[in-house]
Amino acid sequence: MLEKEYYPQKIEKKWLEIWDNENPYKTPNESDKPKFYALSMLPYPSGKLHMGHVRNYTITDVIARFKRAQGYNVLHPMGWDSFGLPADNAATQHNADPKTWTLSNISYMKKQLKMLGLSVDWDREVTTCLPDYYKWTQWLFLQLYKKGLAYKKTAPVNWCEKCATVLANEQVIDGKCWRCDSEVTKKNLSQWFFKITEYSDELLKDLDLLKGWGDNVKTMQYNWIGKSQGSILKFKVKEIDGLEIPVYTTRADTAYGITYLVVAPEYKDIDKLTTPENKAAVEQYRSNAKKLSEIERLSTQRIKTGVPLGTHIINPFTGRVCPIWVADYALVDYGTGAVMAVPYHDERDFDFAKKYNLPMIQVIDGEGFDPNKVYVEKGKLINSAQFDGLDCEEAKKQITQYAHDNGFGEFKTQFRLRDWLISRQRYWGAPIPIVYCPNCGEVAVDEKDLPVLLPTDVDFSVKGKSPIETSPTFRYTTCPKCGAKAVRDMDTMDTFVCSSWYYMRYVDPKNDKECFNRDLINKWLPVDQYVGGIEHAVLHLLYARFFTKALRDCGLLDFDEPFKNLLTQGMVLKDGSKMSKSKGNTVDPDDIYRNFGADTARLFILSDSPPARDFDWTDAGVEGCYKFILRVYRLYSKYQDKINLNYNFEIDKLNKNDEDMVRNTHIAIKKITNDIENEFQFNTVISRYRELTNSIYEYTKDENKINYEVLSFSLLTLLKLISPVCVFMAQEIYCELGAKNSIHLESWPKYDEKLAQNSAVTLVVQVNGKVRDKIDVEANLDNLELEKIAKNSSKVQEFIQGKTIVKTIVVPNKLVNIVAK
RNA sequence: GCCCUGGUGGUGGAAUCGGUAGACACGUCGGACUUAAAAUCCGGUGAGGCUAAUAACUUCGUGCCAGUUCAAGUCUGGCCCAGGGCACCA
Repeated sequence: MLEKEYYPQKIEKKWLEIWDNENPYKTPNESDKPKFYALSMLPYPSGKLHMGHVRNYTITDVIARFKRAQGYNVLHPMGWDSFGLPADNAATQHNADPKTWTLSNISYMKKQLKMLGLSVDWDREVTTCLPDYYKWTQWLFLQLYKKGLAYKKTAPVNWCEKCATVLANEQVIDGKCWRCDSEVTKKNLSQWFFKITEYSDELLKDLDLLKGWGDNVKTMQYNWIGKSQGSILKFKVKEIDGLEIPVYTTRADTAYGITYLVVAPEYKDIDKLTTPENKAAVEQYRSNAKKLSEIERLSTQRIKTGVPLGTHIINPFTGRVCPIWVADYALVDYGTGAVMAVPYHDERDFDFAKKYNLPMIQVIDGEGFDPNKVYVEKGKLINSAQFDGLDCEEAKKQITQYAHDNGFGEFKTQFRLRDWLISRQRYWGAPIPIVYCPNCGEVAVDEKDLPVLLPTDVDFSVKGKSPIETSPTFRYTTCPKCGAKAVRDMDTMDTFVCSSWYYMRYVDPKNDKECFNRDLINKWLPVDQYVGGIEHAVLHLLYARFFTKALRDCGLLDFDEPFKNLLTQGMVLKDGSKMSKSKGNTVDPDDIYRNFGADTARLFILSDSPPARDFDWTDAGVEGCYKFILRVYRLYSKYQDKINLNYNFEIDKLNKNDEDMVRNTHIAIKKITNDIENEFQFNTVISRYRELTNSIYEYTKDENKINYEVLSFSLLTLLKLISPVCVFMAQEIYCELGAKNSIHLESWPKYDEKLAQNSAVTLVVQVNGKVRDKIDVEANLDNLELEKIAKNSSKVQEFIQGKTIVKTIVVPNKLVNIVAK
């Protein structure tokens, strides 16, 4: 029996216990059904769930339930991205053990996730910080290492003082650390990199294959990879025989306008290029440049500085002798680290030339050229010998070709993307499985010796170095090759390495022989629907794509892209601004569960905005959803004795009132199904729930007119339609109505196209495009009849009086427009 | 500067193909029920004009300006604003 009023807390508790024991969403790897892989970005176990999590996991869960009802074998797993800095910090601050801290957070958050009613197969749970997972992270590192995709080099790297570790380029946002927001400086260190640049072209090209990704994410990756087509031109140094300076340029067409050359302060040949007279000034300039942080370098954007080296290059096109300068507007790690300067046709060169009184030569002519201003537009070449008169684009080709033919140039494609720096000077991560042997040098740990376990005998209270270095046991080992005494690499891997392949482990999470079974991974992947935050557009989503391609080339899998469809959900705001602890406008999911139940939380978080847009959390909105749930429930508790699970009626024998109820139900099925299939518009789905509920209330207004077979059909259909969202209430009602199965295992309702429309429609009658009358007519009348009805309208008559009808447009079931002059 | 996304009532938002702009809610106003309140149920609610307040009628209205069309929130061109990304990238 259903109680008169609904008590979500009581009912949700009951079903949670049952589901906890049964794991009803256990997914078999073998099935006759087609597969569907629904994936949420796995959470970092920070301590408590926040509303962003609730939104993310609710969206994926509803998709998973919908697909399950449509007959798919749905994989909907969950795991923990559980290595990472906050655990290290917690350990340092409270002298706690990062593992204990992390695992206790996981256990609390797992409980919160379960309370949300997710249809997750918990038997496939993956925890990246446990040895049975990071063993395979290390193993995959070794595969990339063997393939030459992991390498160590000394380079100026991004350093965050507060986090006491290096950062990947993707983790530096506006010159600041992505995690703690403090300033990033450069440090020269020997570090491990993954050769993501090897895949620059493919990562860029395959964006086109990702039809199920939003343009925003694709453009961000496109910009980040930053492909540019240009030329390398080489310049002989006048003073030093045999020394050449290559430059990268996208404006080879302006080669005749070069008046000086600029090299970056870190340029490799800079010492050779500096004459004794200029040495002091150059040294001074370089050491100043070194001190600048990324932010300062950005802030000096408009005031360009530099000093001459005293040497010159000869422009091979013109024979002109041009001075070489050092200036920090040239970047050492882009192109060749040297830039040819054409002041009239490049803004930066123009500013610099003006400041230091360097000569300018105009080589492009076009409308609006002003000798006092920079001219970056395209035009026709002048002062360029045999290339005069050419268009810029054609000139680029011909000039580069000419340089090529004469041995001082070539075409060159350049990318902005840099290799992925993966070493971290932190404890709580997967140790890098490499040892250093005095005889053999850098040696990979033998695969059979994996995992390289994190040491536990460490001191977290030390400052200024990684706690891992305090372990008396970890450092020393023997060389896998020669058996000599060797030392381990003391760094751990960036957590983004762990999260680059977790979605692969879900297909085979308990496999202790291999990281995943090849047949299983080819069967389940790519992920059919991935859901997560936009903040990972160039971090996780780029790394995961790289990993997939790299593992494919290691022969571990046979697909090119990991995520077929991507839904990036918007942020959860509170009263118009981002939820944050400092603002004190956070909402605790526990409070919502306690006061309204998880169904209300799920319903509300889907209701007010489409998934991709930001969502504003309001207390009034939550209450509105709670009231709606109670309103729905009351219908079932009122009519529970009348509801027939095996309802039966013949549509032809129904009266109009009953037929309309049936039609409204079919319309709801159709619209809800379409709304979910079309971009997951859950906000309109929920509107349809309300519309159908309202129309059932309307139908039951007069008790004497109710056909209980029809009512049963409508109520049972509504229940199934609402079940992916209000999972507990739907289950409770269906069970109490006497159904044997769980409603979550029932199939999705089907609609009849003929019944999924109203029996009567409102015909809009326009005269000259303005609405003049609205007439209720039977559906599906033919055009001639509609035209006749329209012309008979007295209001229409008024407007066409004394005019001639030029044309009549009829849109079936909708509108007639009479054009009269 | 370049790129992406968006701009619709007091608010969140809706509107397959170009075809009733504002679905469904929130808020608000009113009514029923109640001794009263809460809850619930029912109804009004884009702006202006005309009316006596209503009904009826009518004009305007989807960031701005043009255009295409019988018909534009939707298509085309130009602009403005907001959010996000990239940026001394040669």
